[in-house]
Amino acid sequence: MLENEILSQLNEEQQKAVVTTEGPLLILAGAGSGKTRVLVHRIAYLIDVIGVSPAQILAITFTNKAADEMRSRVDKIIGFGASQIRVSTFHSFCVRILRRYGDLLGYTRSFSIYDTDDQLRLMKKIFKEKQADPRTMREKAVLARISHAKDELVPPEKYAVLNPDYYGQKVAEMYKSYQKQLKENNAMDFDDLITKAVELFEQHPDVLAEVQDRYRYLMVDEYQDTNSAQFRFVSLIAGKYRNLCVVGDDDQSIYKFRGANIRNILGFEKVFPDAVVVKLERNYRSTKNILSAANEVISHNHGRKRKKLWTENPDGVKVRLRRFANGFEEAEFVCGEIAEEVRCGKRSLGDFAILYRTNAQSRLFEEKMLMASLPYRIVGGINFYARKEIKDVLAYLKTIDNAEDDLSVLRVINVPKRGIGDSTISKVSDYAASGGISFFAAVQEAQRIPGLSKGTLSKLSAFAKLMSDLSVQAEQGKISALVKAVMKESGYRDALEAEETEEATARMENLDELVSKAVQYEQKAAGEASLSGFLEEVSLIADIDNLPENEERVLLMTLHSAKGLEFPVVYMTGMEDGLFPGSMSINAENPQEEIEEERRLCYVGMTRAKELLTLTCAKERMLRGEVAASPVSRFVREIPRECIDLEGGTSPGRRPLPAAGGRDRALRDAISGGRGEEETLSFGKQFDPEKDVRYSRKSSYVNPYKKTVPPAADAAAGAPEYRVGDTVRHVKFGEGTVREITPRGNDFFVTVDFTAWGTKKMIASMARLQKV
DNA sequence: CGTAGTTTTGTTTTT
DNA sequence: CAAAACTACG
Repeated sequence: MLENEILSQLNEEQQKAVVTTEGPLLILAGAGSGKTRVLVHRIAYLIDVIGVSPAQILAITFTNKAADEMRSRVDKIIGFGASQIRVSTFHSFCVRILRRYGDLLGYTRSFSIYDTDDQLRLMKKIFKEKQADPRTMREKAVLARISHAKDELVPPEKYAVLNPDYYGQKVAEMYKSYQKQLKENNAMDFDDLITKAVELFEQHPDVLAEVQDRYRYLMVDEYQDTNSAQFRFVSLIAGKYRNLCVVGDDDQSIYKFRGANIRNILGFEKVFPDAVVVKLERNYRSTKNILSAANEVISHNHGRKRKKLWTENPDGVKVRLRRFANGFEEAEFVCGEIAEEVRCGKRSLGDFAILYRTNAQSRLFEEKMLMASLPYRIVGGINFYARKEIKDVLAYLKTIDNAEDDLSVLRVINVPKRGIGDSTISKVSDYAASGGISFFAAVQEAQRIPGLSKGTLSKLSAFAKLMSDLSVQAEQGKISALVKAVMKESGYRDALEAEETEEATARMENLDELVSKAVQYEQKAAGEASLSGFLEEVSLIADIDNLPENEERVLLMTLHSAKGLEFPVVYMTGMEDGLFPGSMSINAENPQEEIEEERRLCYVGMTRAKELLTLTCAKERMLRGEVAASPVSRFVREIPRECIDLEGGTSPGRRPLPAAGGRDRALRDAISGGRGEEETLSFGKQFDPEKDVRYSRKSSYVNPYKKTVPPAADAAAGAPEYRVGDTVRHVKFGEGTVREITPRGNDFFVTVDFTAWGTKKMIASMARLQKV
């Protein structure tokens, strides 16, 4: 590509960012300002104009999705050698280095990667050993402290010095033991991946020099999310050639809880005084109305880089605010509106995103989507790889790959049940500890362990044989074959089959999916495929990474997951003080700081919307089992009145309530911090037997266990095969009698009387009713 | 040793 | 309201 070809598609600031190839560069890229475009074009410019070899370019992102997207966009504009460019996440890039040089730090090539679950199990073990009372000190809290220490590159000894108080000393002790055991298990946790890579560079200058010479041009995306360790890591690599380009937006820093250090971006120019700073403030994504509302909200934060986004886009529709009696009605409104817009052909399902603060909120929406037969996809929640059955099988694989990983061995030794119980395990454990060998090694020489009965002994040796047989398979066959063998030989699959429950069936389907993931991995990695590689991929995958592009489904996800994405229509739900901003941040010791982080999250959410942004909230909400009254979020109140549309009566929503004036007045009061007057103003119905029943009844939504999504409705909607008076069956509601069929566009409305659920009006093509 | 039933406990957000 | 931890029993 020629120089002017590359530059002609960019605005002035973007061009400056692209042509500044040497030395430190800070790109402050506002939401929707075309930052990925700049990075991609900058790579093209480096290669085609400056003549840099693709192999010398390293681009680091936080998610695999972002890495994949960058890679494919680079592929499109660079003819040749694009595959040589290293585009990777922090974590996988570090793993790559550690697999290669980890022996210098005392790890083998096949070290295990521990996720939060594994960490917790290890910490529980340590609590037992130290005889710490989990009531006075919580495992999770200790782990959080350790994680933060690692984010700041503070090792156990230094932690002890820095925290002389009693609690700090205790944590330091645990931290030390935790690191020791990780090492003994030949394992690293997520944070270690970064800190150990830094350690490697610092202790082995020759390795660092090699990496420095290999990657002469560095780019870091989402720079505002880096923690101190990651900053150190990047600075070390860029230390020699100093070609470090970082892209970020301090207003979108939302990962403080995971160690993100906002000083990295605010102080970049202090660390690199010769840094060139480019600001991208032109937004190409949202309408003026959406942008000015978002700008207004974020302007309530202090200590940010001065920046104001602008756009040439049309004014668009005002940001809408809707308040409901409770979460059910909120979900009903959102889903109803989406169904209506899709039905009349104005929008397609893929245009919509429903965002919320906490994963728990997804359930209400999920239920309503299911009822409306709207195809949807949920991002996040329980990660596929975090499911019990998957983790069990993975623990087998980890044991095969890394027999020193006691934690994994302990996880599987009695799963499925083999009659190896606690007392046996602790005897073997003691023996291993006294001999300084791994748990699995102790199992292998169980005959030397005193106090084990003959029966127990044979159970242990059967397990040892199983694992060694599987190890042989691992040497020879393909990964997918090994995964299958593990499920079969271990008896895991048979045990599930024997259960004959619906849940067990769902689990088996998940196991099948794991096998196909293994096949996918084999295809992707081709000759490079290895068991360690597969396990690594599995550990470092985020739910968002698997999101199919352009899928015709409504997307449901947390505000955090939505970062980096955009949608024509966005619903930000649960806009209530106590939920968003969360009570945790309101009641924190430094509420100011925490609420500013929540506000940034709000800003991130708002700037996801291209055309229409709707904020919704409920007056009361079920939270941790209790109903709580919820005032409208302070963030909503920060939006100037003229940017907001409060009335709802004329909207396509099918809600006839409330009486004129009621809602508007109530809403206005609520926004301006009304003194509860709105509680007496009737908002909607006071009592609805059907709703009340639903409120208390245990959710009849079956099987959220498996990631089930209703299949997309057939596009062509012919006349239904049923008539008024027929009995039909619905996936959720069961059987009912058809009362009415009315044509709408090239589709139909069907009203059905369900015995168990009452009368429902739905869209024929989506309800997929079966004539009985 | 294993299981079923009961009590306790905990609450963002995620690589 | 959930999941996890604990307890008592077969």
